[in-house]
Amino acid sequence: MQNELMKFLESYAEKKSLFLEKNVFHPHYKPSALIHRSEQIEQVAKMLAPILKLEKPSNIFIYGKTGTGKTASIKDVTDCFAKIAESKKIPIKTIYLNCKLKHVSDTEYRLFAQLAREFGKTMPATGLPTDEVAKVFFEVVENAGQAVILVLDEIDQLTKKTGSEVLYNLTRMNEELTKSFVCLVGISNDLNFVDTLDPRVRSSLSEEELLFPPYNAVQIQDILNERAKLGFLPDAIEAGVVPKCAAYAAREHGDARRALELLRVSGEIAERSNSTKVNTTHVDYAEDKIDRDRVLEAISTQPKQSQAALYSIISTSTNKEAPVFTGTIYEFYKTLCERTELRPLTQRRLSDIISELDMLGIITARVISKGRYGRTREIIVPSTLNTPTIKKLLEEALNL
DNA sequence: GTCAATTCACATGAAAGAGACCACGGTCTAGTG
DNA sequence: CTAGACCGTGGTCTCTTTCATGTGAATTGACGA
Repeated sequence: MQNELMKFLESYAEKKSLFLEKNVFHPHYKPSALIHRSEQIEQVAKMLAPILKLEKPSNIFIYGKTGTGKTASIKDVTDCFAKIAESKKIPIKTIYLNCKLKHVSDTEYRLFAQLAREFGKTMPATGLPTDEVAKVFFEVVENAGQAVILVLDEIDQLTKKTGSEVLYNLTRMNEELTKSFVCLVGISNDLNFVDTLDPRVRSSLSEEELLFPPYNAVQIQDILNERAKLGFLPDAIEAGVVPKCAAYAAREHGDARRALELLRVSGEIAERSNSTKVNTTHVDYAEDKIDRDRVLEAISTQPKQSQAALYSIISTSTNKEAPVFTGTIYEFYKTLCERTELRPLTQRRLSDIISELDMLGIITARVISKGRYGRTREIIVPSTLNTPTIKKLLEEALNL
């Protein structure tokens, strides 16, 4: 055994990597030119163009599914503007914020605090009243006397947590600013997001709208080929690989990010299995592996209570495919808490946790009515889930 | 047999609490000259 | 006299609890044929 491992490692060390540059597959890697997005980039640039004359452009709202190049395109545009602004000495400042980042910008307070920090103010993580922080930000913008492009990525996450008041405050800002102005660029994955907004906010936030359509399989292939050229050694991938990755990704709403991940993992698997080329079976393995890893990752990063809940679900639903119900799970969960000295939560909370687990896609839960016998959630553990592994993982996490 | 009322077992919402953070201003304390 | 330690108050933020209300269809039971 030891010997075999040694041999493997030796040959591994000798063998040349299939990769040339792995970074090009990273989701944040920025290629020199975005393909199949020039039209959108041009539109955004035109919409923002007035800012170069220090006139306030319309606020822009951009939406499209994940992995359709929204963020990359915007960054591309703002980079260009930054360059021009620098060379022509136009006072433009671009701020990019992802509203989903925990503990950075996922609440109104944190958003304003973070924005103020962008202007070099030191802001405490908590402790000040929210309107105070907002005021600090207003003042600092006003005094800076600059045109500000404020890009809020995943803006739907922000309003989902805090309500649309934040956006209302932001859109109203310009009325109070005299020496500066702020141009908002909102980016959302949720196509219906605008409809859920307060009408006041909606009209001012989406003065201009832009839809990023999903890539089709051919476009994804182009993107993959482009990156593969940079990332893999020449001839490292077989002919069918790229189309297959593209097909997988296109099937799932044209997510380029996912296609790239698939290609990278395929490469890693090929490398690990000591083959000299990436072939289509590697892609199949990769697809499978990504799914499983994602689930395991999601589970292990869950808080203890959610893990306990999931453990209860898996333990209760021993006979495969047979649904379990909230009540049963709660009973099991209570005894589990006794064993693990975990403070038992109320059923109300457990119910929420279960639906969170459903959102994560780990389990399938839907509300059904059993007529006379009440209404409950029917929970099914998907057969694709690797229950033994997960159970072991959870037992470890919960010290069972 | 038909149909509305009933009933179950939770789901779902809203509000409020607990406890961990943190800033700020006032008071106390010990070290300094 | 002053810097720093130490409070108390008031703020945010997350996770929960409490209380209240909602809900969909199997079941029941009254009613009529």
